[in-house]
Amino acid sequence: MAIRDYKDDSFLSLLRPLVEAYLAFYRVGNRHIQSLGLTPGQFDVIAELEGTEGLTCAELAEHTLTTKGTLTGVLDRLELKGLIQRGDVSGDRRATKVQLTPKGAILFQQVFPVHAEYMRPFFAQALNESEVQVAKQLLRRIRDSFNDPIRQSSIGSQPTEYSSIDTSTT
Amino acid sequence: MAIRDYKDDSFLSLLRPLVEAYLAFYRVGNRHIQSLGLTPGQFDVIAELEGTEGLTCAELAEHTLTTKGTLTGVLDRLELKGLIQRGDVSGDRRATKVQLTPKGAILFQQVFPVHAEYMRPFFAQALNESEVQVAKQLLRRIRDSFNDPIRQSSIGSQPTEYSSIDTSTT
DNA sequence: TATTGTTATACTCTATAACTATA
DNA sequence: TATAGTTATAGAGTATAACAATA
Repeated sequence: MAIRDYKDDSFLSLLRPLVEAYLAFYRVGNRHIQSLGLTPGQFDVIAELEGTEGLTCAELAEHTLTTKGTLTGVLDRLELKGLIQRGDVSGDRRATKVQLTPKGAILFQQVFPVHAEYMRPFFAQALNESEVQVAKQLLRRIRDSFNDPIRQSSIGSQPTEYSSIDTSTT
Repeated sequence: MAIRDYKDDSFLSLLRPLVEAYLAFYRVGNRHIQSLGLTPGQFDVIAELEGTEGLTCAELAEHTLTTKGTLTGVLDRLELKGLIQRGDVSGDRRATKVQLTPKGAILFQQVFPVHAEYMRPFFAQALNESEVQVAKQLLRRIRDSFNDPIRQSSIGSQPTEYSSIDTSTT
């Protein structure tokens, strides 16, 4: 498998701008979320729950891209803060339904618009209306391409020519 | 400050596609980096050091968006793996110059093209050449807007109408 | 047997602040 | 006094695997 000169590869040259745009955005937004006493992971869970009747842990784990084990800890902390509650699922006694409490719902409804309003000028300064439409479309295609499970499995099955290099500690 | 209906705000509707595109990309790339025995933070440091004569800890911390304290731990682990080395800076005996070892340089030179080649089809599947050029330009403008320190300080100085909600544990 | 969620372990990152050795 | 890097601490996310209850 011949490896091209990646510096001249127009597709790969998109990698850095994508990372940089996201990280610049993330850094600003994260600072704001932290000032609310939440972590990004906790905010994610609340945002996913908002507008639903409740989700199971399995559904939440899938949406927030974490494992069940990690999620348990995040939910514990949110429950301690009184922002979510765990309940039964009728029909499956193994499952747990996670819902926002009234306090959690109010928090999101107050916080998200403020957060959105906080972020808006950054986007408005960067792009005009029609450019936003273009950007959205292109970003969605990038997302869909990386979320395509067929491509992932076929590409992912060619590992490690570099495995001659040992990065382990011992 | 009147808060618009954010669901109809075309600027804010860009927020979700940006996050989703990045996360989809990140998830795929991260899985690949992990298979090399590195964490994202460690890979970042190596990528920053590549092609330099060495950077100080302060420079590295700035580039990788972490604090000095966090960086020390990351560097310790990379040093254990023999991928970086710490040396003196002539002229300032407080400072430390961090460099890739030959092993680290070889790792990057082997790993990055493979990593890039691994990622390329995902982008190529999503966009054609001219769309890539457009996307790059728009993403750079988003990045620059969020990195603009003037805007950040003026915007950031309007905090917490939502601070009536207490998210603390005790 | 398979699935749901929790628990346990071990590691990494994070923010913050105190500390040292220089400057 | 200020800066460069380390150390210390406490919290939070991560991957993995074992586990109990249920399906």
